[in-house]
Amino acid sequence: MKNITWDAYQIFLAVARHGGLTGAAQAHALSPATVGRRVLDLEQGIGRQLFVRSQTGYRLTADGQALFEQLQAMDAVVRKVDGWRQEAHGASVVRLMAGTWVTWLVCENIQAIWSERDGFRLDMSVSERRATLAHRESDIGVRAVAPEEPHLASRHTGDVAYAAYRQRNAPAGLSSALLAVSEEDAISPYLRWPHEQGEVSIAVIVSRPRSLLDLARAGAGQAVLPCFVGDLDPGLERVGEELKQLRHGQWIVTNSEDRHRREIRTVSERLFRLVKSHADLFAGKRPSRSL
Amino acid sequence: MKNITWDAYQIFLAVARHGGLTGAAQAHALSPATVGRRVLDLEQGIGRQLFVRSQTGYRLTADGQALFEQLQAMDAVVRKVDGWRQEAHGASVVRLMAGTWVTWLVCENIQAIWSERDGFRLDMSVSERRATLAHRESDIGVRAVAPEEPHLASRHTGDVAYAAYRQRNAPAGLSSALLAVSEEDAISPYLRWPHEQGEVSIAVIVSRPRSLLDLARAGAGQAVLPCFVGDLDPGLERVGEELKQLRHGQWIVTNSEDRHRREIRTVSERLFRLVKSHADLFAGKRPSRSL
DNA sequence: AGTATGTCTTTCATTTATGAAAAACATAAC
DNA sequence: GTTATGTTTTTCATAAATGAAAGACATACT
Repeated sequence: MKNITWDAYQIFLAVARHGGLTGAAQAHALSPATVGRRVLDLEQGIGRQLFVRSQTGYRLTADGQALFEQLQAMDAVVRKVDGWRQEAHGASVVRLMAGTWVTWLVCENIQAIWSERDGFRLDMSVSERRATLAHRESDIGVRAVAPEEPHLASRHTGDVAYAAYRQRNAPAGLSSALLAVSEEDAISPYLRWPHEQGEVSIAVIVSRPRSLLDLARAGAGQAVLPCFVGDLDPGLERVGEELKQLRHGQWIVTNSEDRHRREIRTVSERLFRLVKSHADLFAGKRPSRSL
Repeated sequence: MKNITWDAYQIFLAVARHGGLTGAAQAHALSPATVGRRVLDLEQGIGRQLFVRSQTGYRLTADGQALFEQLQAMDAVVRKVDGWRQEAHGASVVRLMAGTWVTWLVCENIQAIWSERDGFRLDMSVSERRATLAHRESDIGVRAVAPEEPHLASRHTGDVAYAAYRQRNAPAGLSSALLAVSEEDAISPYLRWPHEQGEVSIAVIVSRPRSLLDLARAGAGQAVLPCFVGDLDPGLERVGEELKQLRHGQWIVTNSEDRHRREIRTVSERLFRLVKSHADLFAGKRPSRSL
């Protein structure tokens, strides 16, 4: 019986979990080619077929399923060891500051930003006003303006577009009134906009922008939202065209002192990739509603 | 936190077990150079020193010990998977876990438990503590207490008695000091007993109970041993009567999931008969010295 | 029907890991 | 003391594993 190295099991588990080579490869910072070869070697070593291959991915055979279940226990041990490892590291924290909607996007895609395996905690906080990275209150910020401060490093992620949204297939005669955030909380231009449309009445006023989404979905009226939020929500539809005057750029900003810290680089890079992968949605190009 | 590949743990385990690079390297068909580098990488990745290096070998640090113990469970899973792998080749594995002395008895009477004609392999491992039986993943265990776990089936085999033994016909004035296992390894009551006899001095301390027998036979002092061990050894004789406070029952335990497997039933039954046939010896009734 | 997207697989240059041998070093034996 | 043995560590040429890119092939979308 051939000797099988343990990382073969590790890779097998990843493929089984992700249902394919590409996902598993990304998760382990390997190429699909390598993962495919390793799985092949494992099957060869065990002498049974573990997966049925198709163009759409890998699916477990009965034998594969049996192995998969046994290896769960192995993974559990590793998770426990990971916990033990973190004890020493003093469990560092990465503080991420962003607006309501980027925070929302991150929460919806948290697995793309952070996993339990990471050796750090994620501390997300919402701030509508310009993120105050200056005083090192957060490690990574998302901003609507390019930073002038010399000690801040930034990466441009593209544009953010806005439009008005209302409940999809709303009954005729549904309120066309606007939903708004109270004037003293309306700092960003898109939140001030409803207050500047003199002739249209404002139906409901809330203190948190997040509530606008819930209200619009419930049919309370029209809300101005970033397109990547509105277009992603199957319960909403646009009213009119993009509000071009609200469009702005977006930057991911890090304090250049701490930028070298590995976990900060990691989160920053993942965040960048996440936003980039939604770039079209951010820019208001019409929806592909796959989240 | 760096990602650590599982084979790093595998290599760590090998080094810890063999106490050095060369042994571990041979066991895994690697070169000492490679093993050394991998261990270095692992320590780097974990951020703690795992071994103290010397020209004579590698010894675990406290951190290393902690990791070592956690990884035992990982190794257990692999052994189980190995068993599963062999099923394909027709040859399955029966894993038997028992204490030092039952294991010894089985080894002395291996032909009563297993022969080459049997279509399975026997995987025996020694464990003094009871708790490990649960996650060490063995098929058959021998315990000193009746299991409470509902998924374990058990058969009572009788009582086990203990007494002190020394070299037979020892020269007068031979050391009457006690032989003991180091206190941190002394889990079972009979191993703790020497440490609890305040007035008598302990002559030699070893880490493995098995060594007690060799020491006593060599005339190093008195050792507390199960009667079925001491009475069976022609080179030993009892000192005093049975130590009644150490007497306990004994159960053969099988996981009720796998209990139906034929080879497990077979081994379990043979083991039961073997122990039963030595029942008088186990119980401390005076020796019939036929092995 | 045709296009686009996402997957796996293959190929080949490159990077990485590895082993053999020598060196350095303790310990044990004499 | 001195030698011998067994260990770890270093060095460097070699072998093995890897990734990037291109190809092949289904599936989903328009």
